[in-house]
Amino acid sequence: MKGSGVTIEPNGHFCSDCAVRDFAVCSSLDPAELREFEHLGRRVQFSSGETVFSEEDITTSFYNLLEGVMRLYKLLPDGRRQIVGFALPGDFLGMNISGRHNFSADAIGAVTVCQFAKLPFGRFIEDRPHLLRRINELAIRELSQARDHMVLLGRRSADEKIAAFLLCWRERLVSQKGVSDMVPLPMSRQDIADYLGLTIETVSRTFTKLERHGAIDIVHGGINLLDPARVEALAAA
Amino acid sequence: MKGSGVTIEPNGHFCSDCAVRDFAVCSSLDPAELREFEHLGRRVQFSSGETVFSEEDITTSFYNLLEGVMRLYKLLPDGRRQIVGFALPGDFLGMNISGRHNFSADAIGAVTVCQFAKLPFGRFIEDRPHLLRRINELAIRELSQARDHMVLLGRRSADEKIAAFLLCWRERLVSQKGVSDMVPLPMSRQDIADYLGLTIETVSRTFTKLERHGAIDIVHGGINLLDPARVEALAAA
DNA sequence: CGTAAAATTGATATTTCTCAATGAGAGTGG
DNA sequence: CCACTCTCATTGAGAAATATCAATTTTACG
Repeated sequence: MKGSGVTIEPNGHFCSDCAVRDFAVCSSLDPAELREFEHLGRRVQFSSGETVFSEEDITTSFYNLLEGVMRLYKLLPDGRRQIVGFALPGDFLGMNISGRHNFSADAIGAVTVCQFAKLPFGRFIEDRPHLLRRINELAIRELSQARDHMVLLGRRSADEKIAAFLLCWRERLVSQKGVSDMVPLPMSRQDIADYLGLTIETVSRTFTKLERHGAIDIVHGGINLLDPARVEALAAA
Repeated sequence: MKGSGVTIEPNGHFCSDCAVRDFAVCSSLDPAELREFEHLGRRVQFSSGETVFSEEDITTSFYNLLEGVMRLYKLLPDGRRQIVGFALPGDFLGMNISGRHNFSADAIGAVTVCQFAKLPFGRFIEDRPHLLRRINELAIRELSQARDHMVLLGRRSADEKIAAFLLCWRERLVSQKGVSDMVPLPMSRQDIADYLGLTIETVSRTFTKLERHGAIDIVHGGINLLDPARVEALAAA
């Protein structure tokens, strides 16, 4: 589903009371800078399934995810899909070298982003090394996550992939919703399969298996970790 | 094999005639900066199989690879290994958020690195945003490569993995040795297997299959691409 | 409610792995 | 210089994991 998103009326939105203010890329800006920065971004909403940008599109904007979840993925010519990550509020998207996006991004459920036109954003960074440093920090963190995910994709069994995914996703949600054994899974089974390098059937069977073994409870819209220690053991570190 | 490497006598080495001067991280420095920079790095050699740094080690240095090839990898507790990349001259290693390396790095054959102590290097960057920008550029490029590799690991068959690997490795060597259908493979079959998420037997069998089909020729220390177009077709984009 | 999409489950097929044996090349010491 | 040994690579046979195909079941949504 390709849609262009809906720009929200600009009034009434201030960076200073933005939900992701403290951990997004803009956390490196001081109040004065923030007021200037405010004019660069505009809030745009996307509804479930809409594509925010596509691989190979020329990059015209960067995006700061404010609300919701996005799937970031690459397609092979024959349609096989690999989800390279899920984005959560505070994630910064769109950096690249080639001038083109190197993956596609869809909204999973309703999404709000703060969109920055590439050129003014680039100019703003120009003489603000602390912002650049912050962007670099985020890139390096992502790189580390990407490497962890390579280990999962290349060297873990289906059971381990599922267990590790549940724990890792739970961990990422801590900063959003606090610690909990209830792990909401807004993405579809197919999304999970394409993230873990499995088929939808294997994902489903593995969830069922974990449930039968009493490690988890499959609930509407997510998973309840009945025995987190057991799931951790299954994840093999 | 863990070894500490051998520092070469500092005389006689100038950044200005460094082999990787034009495409490494230091390409962003002007001649005056370069003279200052020169004092920060020291050349260190490692012999085949030596470990330059290990995952979870506290990061005390950054490394600029000058000569040779390195394997970058992560281990699971039970010994399974995933190679997350091969480093070539000009690659910059050691950036991280946590203060610890997030992968290990071994020399494949003899290796020379330019080693920078973390603190002085950090101070040098401090007021040189162009160097930071260059580092950021390298990180973003690596991130893009990492995502491509996720697609390979998660969604490609053994045949496609091998074909894609040969082409991708050849492509990376272009900047070192120019275009050629002869693709040197300094790493072992086990390394290739651990990079592609396969076993050594599958790698071996797949090479043999490609050779029987006339697509490649297995030669000592590498592969000869007899029919590059065919290999490209096998790689499925 | 009724229809479509998503998820689950089962039966079977295929790929890749595992285990085991053999072969080839590099370095060593007699 | 040659046998020896060690490591690495190749090959084969059988096993295991996961994919594929097909049928339900469940959930979502108009």
